[in-house]
Amino acid sequence: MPELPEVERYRTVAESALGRVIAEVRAFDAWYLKRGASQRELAGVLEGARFWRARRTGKLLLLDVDTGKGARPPSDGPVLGLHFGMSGTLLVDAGSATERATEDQLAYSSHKVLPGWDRFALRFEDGGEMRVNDARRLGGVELDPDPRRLGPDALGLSLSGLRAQLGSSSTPLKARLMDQSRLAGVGNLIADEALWRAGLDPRRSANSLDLAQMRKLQRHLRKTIDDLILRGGSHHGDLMPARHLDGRCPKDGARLTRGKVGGRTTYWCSIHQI
DNA sequence: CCGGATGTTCACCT
DNA sequence: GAGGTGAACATCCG
Repeated sequence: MPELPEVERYRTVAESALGRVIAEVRAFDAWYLKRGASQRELAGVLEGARFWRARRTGKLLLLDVDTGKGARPPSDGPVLGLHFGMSGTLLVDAGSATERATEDQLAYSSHKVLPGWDRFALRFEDGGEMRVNDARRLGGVELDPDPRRLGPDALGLSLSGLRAQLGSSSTPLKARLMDQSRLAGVGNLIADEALWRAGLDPRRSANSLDLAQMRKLQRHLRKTIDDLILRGGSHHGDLMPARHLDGRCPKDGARLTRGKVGGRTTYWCSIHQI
């Protein structure tokens, strides 16, 4: 599921966990703990502590920890990083009214949640819990993720910011947009949608845009992400219904082209995306 | 049965 | 170093 819009939703879900004392770390799946994090280490940091802020950079959810010792928020406390891969979901307070409401909002989700797919959970002293459920195990949990790994968040990126991140590379434009170290949060669906809206061929060089095209891309990228957050997910784009063989461009009715760009299946309109 | 799927990382090429 | 490819992860869907 997760591209930026989904993780932004998970961020709001995580806000319902703020301020609650963590009683127990449950790492069901050691493989899910990344970058050397261990159950023991996580328990040492988190048990007895609480989250005081939920942030997001790109597709990475960041939970700032208040250990109650020394370091007052904001700043210099530990940070729990959650990433969700393609099939991860964040749930808070399973079975409660809160979660039922959340799951209603998540009705678009085609992903099932099965108990056997719980990879990581925190139990709170109040009896509630937060858990990451992930069928394919492509997500993960880490402590103090390195912020330099990700470029600036795609949401709200300025024109000059976009130009800087596209740089002088001759890499295909779409591949550059999806490079998380350059621009954080754009995945396969958002990239196709934004390029389709902006009328740009995903294969053209990232460095080949003139100022007008750059401006157009920046505007459409921002609007696309805004729209998809409002519509409830990255697969609610206007291009989405046409993403199949024999699909037709919703703008001009032309047959869409399907190919691989940046290693991912890509759909584009050969008429108006130039 | 086979291929592909919203993501990331890594080994291995060119 | 820059890019590209394919594999791996585990499950569902057409």
